[in-house]
Amino acid sequence: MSIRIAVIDTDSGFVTVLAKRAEAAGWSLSHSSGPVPPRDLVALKLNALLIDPALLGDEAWSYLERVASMLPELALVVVTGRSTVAQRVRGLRLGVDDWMTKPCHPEEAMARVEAVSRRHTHGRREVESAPLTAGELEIRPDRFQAFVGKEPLDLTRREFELLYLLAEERSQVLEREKIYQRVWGYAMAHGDRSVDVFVRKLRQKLEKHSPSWSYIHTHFGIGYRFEPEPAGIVKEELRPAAGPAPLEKQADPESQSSSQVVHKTFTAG
Amino acid sequence: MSIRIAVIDTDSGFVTVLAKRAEAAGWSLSHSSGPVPPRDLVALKLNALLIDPALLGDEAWSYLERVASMLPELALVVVTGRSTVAQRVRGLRLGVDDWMTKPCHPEEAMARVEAVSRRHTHGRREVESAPLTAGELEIRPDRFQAFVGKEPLDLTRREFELLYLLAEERSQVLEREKIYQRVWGYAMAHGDRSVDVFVRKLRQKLEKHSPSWSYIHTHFGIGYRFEPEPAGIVKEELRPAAGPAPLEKQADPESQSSSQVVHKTFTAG
DNA sequence: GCACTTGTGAAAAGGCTGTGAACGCAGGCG
DNA sequence: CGCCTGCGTTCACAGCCTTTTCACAAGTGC
Repeated sequence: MSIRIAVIDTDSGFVTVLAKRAEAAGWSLSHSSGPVPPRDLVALKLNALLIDPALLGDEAWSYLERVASMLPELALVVVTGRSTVAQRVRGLRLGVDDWMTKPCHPEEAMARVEAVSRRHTHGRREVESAPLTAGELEIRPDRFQAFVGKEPLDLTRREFELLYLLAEERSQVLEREKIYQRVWGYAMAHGDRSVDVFVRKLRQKLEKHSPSWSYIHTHFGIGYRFEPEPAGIVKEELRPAAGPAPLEKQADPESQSSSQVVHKTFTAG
Repeated sequence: MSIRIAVIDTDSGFVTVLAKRAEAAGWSLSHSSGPVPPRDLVALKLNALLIDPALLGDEAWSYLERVASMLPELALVVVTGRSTVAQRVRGLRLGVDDWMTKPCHPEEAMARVEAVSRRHTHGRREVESAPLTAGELEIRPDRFQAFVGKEPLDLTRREFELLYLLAEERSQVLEREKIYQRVWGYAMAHGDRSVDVFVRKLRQKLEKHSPSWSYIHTHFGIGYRFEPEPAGIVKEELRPAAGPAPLEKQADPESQSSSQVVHKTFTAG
């Protein structure tokens, strides 16, 4: 499995030598002599970013901070000339993952990038191809699709990834920010409603194919939780009058007619 | 959230200085002058392990490799004297996460340990997900909710956070200002009664689901204290007449009827 | 008894989510 | 080349839930 890195540096000697080794190792390397907007970095799907903050001038710290906060999953490595302990500490605390001093041996740079990106992918995608089952649902990563019986839900890529993430963390409450971070790959902007919109789309498709189950539960002020539950398990207290509801009727399709679906909201839970 | 580290090194000067800073930062640090079997490391539940391989002699590489492969979730940091590029590369490829050269500033060592362990916990489950138990109560941060048996208390986000804070500091008296500061995140305005109101809501929900226990105690003029206590341990002096209350009746739902709940108040000491 | 603190219920304010629809962008197709 | 279609994003708004605020009752300490 190869590593994708980008180098932001004006030191052509260093870059050239590194590029040579990177190619030999089968890595993909892109290079820039000036700052790259974090948004564009997303598209590159990098494992690591090497950067010499010297060329950023006054913007250096803020740029590093921006990159680190927007792309927490990206390994951020500084390679620069002389620096003080205070600078290194500041950088590392800010989100930089490793700080190397030039001149530095390209092989060591490679090894450090490996070490830093190893941590990443470690916990991540590995068991990914295992299908999940939840209620009537079967989620198959190999098809990027979910099924009820043999009927596909016709999920788009994002819809699938959201559903898969939620299902993977079954019965955990996931905060919107975390969800966004893990599905979209970068930090959620304040006021972004994308997660909500996709949850709605998912719920529509789930409801359509598996109307007697509810899967995604809202936790007000926090986020969402995935938990397949047969519909109709409404608490007795909330029922009009009747004594303890007879267990014989488990689901009550009538009460949840097609016209209006009500999603039970869990407070803070 | 504090970090747990262990240092394997014979350089007492370095260890001492580091231990001092670690303590100041609220980290927990254990120290050894010789190799520690990987098995024992597991029990320490470390975030990171600092090690000077010099003291391991010929065993150094194999030991590092063993630790790295047996505890892939542990951040492994080498801090040692002079080394060659080849050694550093070998170590990093072997599973070492960072390699520092002595003499090295303890602050930088701390920052590097932080950086390395940040990567870890990042993708992995947050440390804060450890559930708390108190009386009949189970507080589960992963669900932002508290349970009695399997019944959720239906706490809102703030209610949960307040309860969690109190429970975390069990049997400590917390001042209103401190509580507000930690739950709301900013300083409490003079005359703000929010904390009181939320305590009432919590007490209502606790009372409803776990009527035979009392959890939140008022300290007049100060604040609140969390301490699960079985109900019915009312001081004899306060009882009308009867001698020592027979233990047979632990709770007396009638005397604490729904209309009026009495909270015992502790006076400022 | 007086000054102050805390408990309580309810109203007001504020914020969050569900929802439908418009917008922009890209790829496919005529 | 332009149109169409599918997808992701953004917006506005309604409705509901939560939080804050307020006034008053009850309790505490001097």
